[in-house]
Amino acid sequence: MATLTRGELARASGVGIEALRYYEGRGLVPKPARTAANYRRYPQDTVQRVHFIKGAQALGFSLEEVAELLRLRARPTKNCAPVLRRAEAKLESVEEKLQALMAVRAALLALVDECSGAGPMKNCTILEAMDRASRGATDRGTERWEGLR
Amino acid sequence: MATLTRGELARASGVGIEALRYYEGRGLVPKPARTAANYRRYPQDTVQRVHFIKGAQALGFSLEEVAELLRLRARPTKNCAPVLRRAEAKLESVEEKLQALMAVRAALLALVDECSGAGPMKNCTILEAMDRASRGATDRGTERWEGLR
DNA sequence: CTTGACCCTGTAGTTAGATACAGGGTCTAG
DNA sequence: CTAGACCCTGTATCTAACTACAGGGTCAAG
Repeated sequence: MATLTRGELARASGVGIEALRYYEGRGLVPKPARTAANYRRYPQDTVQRVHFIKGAQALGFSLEEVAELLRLRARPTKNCAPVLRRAEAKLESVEEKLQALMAVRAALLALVDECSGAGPMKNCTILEAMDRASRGATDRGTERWEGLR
Repeated sequence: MATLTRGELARASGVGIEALRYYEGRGLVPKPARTAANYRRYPQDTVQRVHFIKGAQALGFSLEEVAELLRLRARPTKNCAPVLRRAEAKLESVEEKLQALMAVRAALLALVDECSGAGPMKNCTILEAMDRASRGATDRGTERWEGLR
């Protein structure tokens, strides 16, 4: 058979069967042909397309952004500079998240180092640091940390 | 006045007024006394408690985990080892997220370096890498990246 | 011809951490 | 006494990327 059912495509591309319907709704996978009984029949190359989606996601692109990349990819003779631009922008946002996470790591490391774990709760330097943290080394940490998503 | 209204507490502690009701529902802030007109009256030290919540959040603790820390803190004569354990565990999970993010950064960096942006879309090495990414250097990247939250 | 695996649609639920709104009551300055 | 600022509750909405479910139809083996 040259075509795949939804379940076959799910198995072949390693995603959940429901995710495929979701991708179709989001326009990430083109609406496939249907059989007389209204079953989806996917062409083989849809496997590759789903791989692309997972690959771009693994690089930190949201499905919205993946859709944009797919639109760019759809015009193969155009220059690929827009793709490069998006990759650079994503790299930059990843760098920012790294900075934020490293600040958190540094703060946690300092606290863990400083606390013996032997004293009573009321003298705990870790708890004290949390009390102070609204204005501290990891300031606006919440904002930055939230930004990690 | 020795007590604060909800709006005053929100301003004093730098959170949204609705967040306070949310925290109360989650048990992070104790239910305050009420006036005859059913208005909340917070004792001054609630400001400190909200600071603690924001501080712990900034270090990467979820509200669920913050609640646990608050329960630990509530018994001031007990040993603070459990707090240290939780900080160490959080540090470890932050390290893992860092590893994942650094792998993503490395992959993006390699792609951005390799692509001139001058060629046509159909030869784009970035797009090709995404096609291959279900089994690549950033493998199971989705899982790891999702894990960043 | 029945059983079980698969497929269809539409809708609702999940996670986390809030934020927003509707429809009321209260309080205070002028 | 009234305008506007504040407070109350309960419920809905948001983001992202799915996942689950109900209630039905289809198909292939035995």
